[in-house]
Amino acid sequence: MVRVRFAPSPTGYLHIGGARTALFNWMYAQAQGGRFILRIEDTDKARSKPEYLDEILDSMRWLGLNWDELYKQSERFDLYRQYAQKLLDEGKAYKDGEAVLLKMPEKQIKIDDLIRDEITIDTSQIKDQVLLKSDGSPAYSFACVVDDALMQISCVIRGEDHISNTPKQIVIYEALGFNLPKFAHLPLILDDERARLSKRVGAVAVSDYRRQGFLPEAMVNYLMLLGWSPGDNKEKIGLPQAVKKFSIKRINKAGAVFSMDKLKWLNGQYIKEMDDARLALLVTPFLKEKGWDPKAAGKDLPAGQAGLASIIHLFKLRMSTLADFLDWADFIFNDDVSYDEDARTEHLSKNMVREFNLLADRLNAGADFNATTAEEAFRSLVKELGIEAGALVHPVRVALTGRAVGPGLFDTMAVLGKDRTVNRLRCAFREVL
RNA sequence: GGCCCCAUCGUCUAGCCUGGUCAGGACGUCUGCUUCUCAGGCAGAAAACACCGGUUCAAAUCCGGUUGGGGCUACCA
Repeated sequence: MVRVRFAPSPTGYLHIGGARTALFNWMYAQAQGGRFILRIEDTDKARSKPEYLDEILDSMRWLGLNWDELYKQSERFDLYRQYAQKLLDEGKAYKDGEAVLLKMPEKQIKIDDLIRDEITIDTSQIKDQVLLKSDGSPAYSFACVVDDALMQISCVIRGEDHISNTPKQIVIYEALGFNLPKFAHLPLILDDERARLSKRVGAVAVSDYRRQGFLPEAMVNYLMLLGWSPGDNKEKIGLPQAVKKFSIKRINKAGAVFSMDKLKWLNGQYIKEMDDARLALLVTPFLKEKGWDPKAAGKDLPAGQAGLASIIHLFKLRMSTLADFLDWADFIFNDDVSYDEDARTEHLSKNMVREFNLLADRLNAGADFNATTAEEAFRSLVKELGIEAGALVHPVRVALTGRAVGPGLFDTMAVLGKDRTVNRLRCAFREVL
């Protein structure tokens, strides 16, 4: 029975490196029909915080990495003390003050790593290891070995930064008479400088990405591609498919640089393919946080199309994160339109009061107001005035949205509704006059 | 410093195990087409086997070394 574990320490938020380690463990368990265990390594009472634990659990759930068993090391101190006493009794460990240290035997340790093959280390490089600290709490390696053995972990999959801990731990396994698990050391996720990803380069917590509007499926998809590939030139791959193709042997040895560009692209792919209604649901919390009323959105649209989903449909192809919607749709939720200076200079510096008023009159006069009727009114006016459509389209877009870029002009008008469209056209040059 | 790990386009990678295809795909970049703008879509371009030596008829692929990068070196996990 395959049993793997992810063992975060609640001394900080769930890091994307940690999330990827959890993901590979999870995928391996799924692929092998095994169990995925979550073990909270909260032996450092001073640094462990309940809010970090909540955040880690929350992020794990958000990513869809459900666990089969959950343990906390802080509830197992008796166990560690018991095994330390055993080593003391057998003369394999000794006391130094209140602390218990393991005697390091002189020997060659061979790690059989699933990803890197054999790694050999001479223990003469390693000091005697602290098993129990002076305050009675277990040291990391000791608690880790006792737990991995007792929890019958069959394969320890963790970051490459743990390679040098492995020989120390193997010595502990041997001293305790436990069977060794298999080991697999994952390459690290690197920053632009090829150093281990750290806070100074921006967001590292899974919750940060969630807040920025990344989708869990995109996050998981991107993370699994860092150091692993399904091997079929597919970039977009869901968890079930990935599990089918997953193999530890195919994990790379070299570190992988994190690319925000590719993550955004992938997230955009998921957004693009998601249906409007579901997207509307996901965007809603972002609107609320901004103080915008999701129900007010698109109320001016023709019956049947009214609602947030129709608006999202307009911006979907332009969004790479859920939060991008906020920038695009600002002009819909705010009547006090903020103008992009460059756009204004380029498209509204020429006085077009006459054209704008004529257009406003035509739009106002029509019985039905929707994208089609707005376009008909617009086209016929442009024809009568004998000007290029573009000469009026761009200024009008800036007047309505504050920006020179955006969805089709007539869809934009429909979303705003007749009254607001007409109003903004009439007010556009007010400051100038 | 010592020990350990690693090395294909700028980035993520396929290919390496079982030497022999113009070294394939994706992100990003650039160009063209579509178009009221942007985005999207479509078509295309530039872009890599770190270096040296060995084995071999033949090396990205096997071996050794060099260089470069990373990790660890806590009574933190």
